Amino acid sequence: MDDNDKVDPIAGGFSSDSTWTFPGDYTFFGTDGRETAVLNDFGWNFNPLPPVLDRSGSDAVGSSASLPEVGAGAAAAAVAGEVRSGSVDEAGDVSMSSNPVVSSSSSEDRVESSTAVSGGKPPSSDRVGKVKRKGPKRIRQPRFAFMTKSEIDHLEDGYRWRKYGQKAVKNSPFPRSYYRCTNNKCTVKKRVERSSEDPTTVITTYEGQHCHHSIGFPRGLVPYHDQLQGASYATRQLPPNLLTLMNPGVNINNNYSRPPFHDHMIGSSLQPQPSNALIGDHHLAQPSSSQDSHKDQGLLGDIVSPTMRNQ
DNA sequence: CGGTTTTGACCAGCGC
DNA sequence: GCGCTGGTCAAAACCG
Ligand SMILES: [Zn+2]
Repeated sequence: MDDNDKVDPIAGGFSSDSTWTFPGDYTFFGTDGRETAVLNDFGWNFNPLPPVLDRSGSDAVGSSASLPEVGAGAAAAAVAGEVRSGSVDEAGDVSMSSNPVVSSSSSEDRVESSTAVSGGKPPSSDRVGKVKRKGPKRIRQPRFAFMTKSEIDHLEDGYRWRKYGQKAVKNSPFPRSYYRCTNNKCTVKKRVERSSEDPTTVITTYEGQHCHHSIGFPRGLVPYHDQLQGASYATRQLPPNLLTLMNPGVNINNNYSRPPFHDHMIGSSLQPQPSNALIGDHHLAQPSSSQDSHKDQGLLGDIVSPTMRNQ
């Protein structure tokens, strides 16, 4: 009933400015490609050409599979927008910021210590007792949040999503939508919500990696935008050696997937596991310049500053 | 007719 | 121990 009725202590969160900071210590390493690695690990290939893949021990998602690394993602990102520096914390948090011009950093994090593990339907008499409580606990995969400036809540990223829930966010008049990949075997989930202070900013949080190639996508930062109108991108994806997937034994040759860069990406963040309560989605934002000439229509745009957290 | 969205209810973790 | 919040499911409604 009353979801956003009462403001909780987290009030300082989003309502501070348009900038966010990281709670822990992050290591800045400029565009070394770490953030890219994370992106790649996530399945977002900014760069189709992987000349640099020499990551042996993937430490990104230490779950049960080695993530592939494409490397060079930063470059692509830079091309797409202006990714400049990235920060990674010991836990593996990677954050990228592009413009230091940000107004200031307000320490904030999305409080998400809770693990959202299960919680769906109860076998009660009313509801068909069908609670598929599969494992005792659900493993939360790293989350990758993208901040995009768009009026559209649902940005097309080339994948088909099915909305499975919507909840009101505390502190925000805007509700949060929960989407899940329509693929049967794909467990990727997506959360879309609007910033409470900046209704123009949409925060899309991806969780998990797709085990299948995306189907067609708008137009975004494709390195070879010369011919990506038809199925070119599909053909020119990255070599099979960089794509691996998070599933053991499953090797996808091409997973050209990219985040939903719509008009203007402000920031993104990736979170691996919530060990502490300070882990949440941190997004860096701040456009500085920018003339938004194009309007948001669901396509890739300029990335301002992506942030990711990965363990 | 199928798929998707909508909406309410419910669960599990965490806080207090 | 209770309450809160976030997260999920499932039935119905909606749409093509
Ligand atoms: Zn998928």
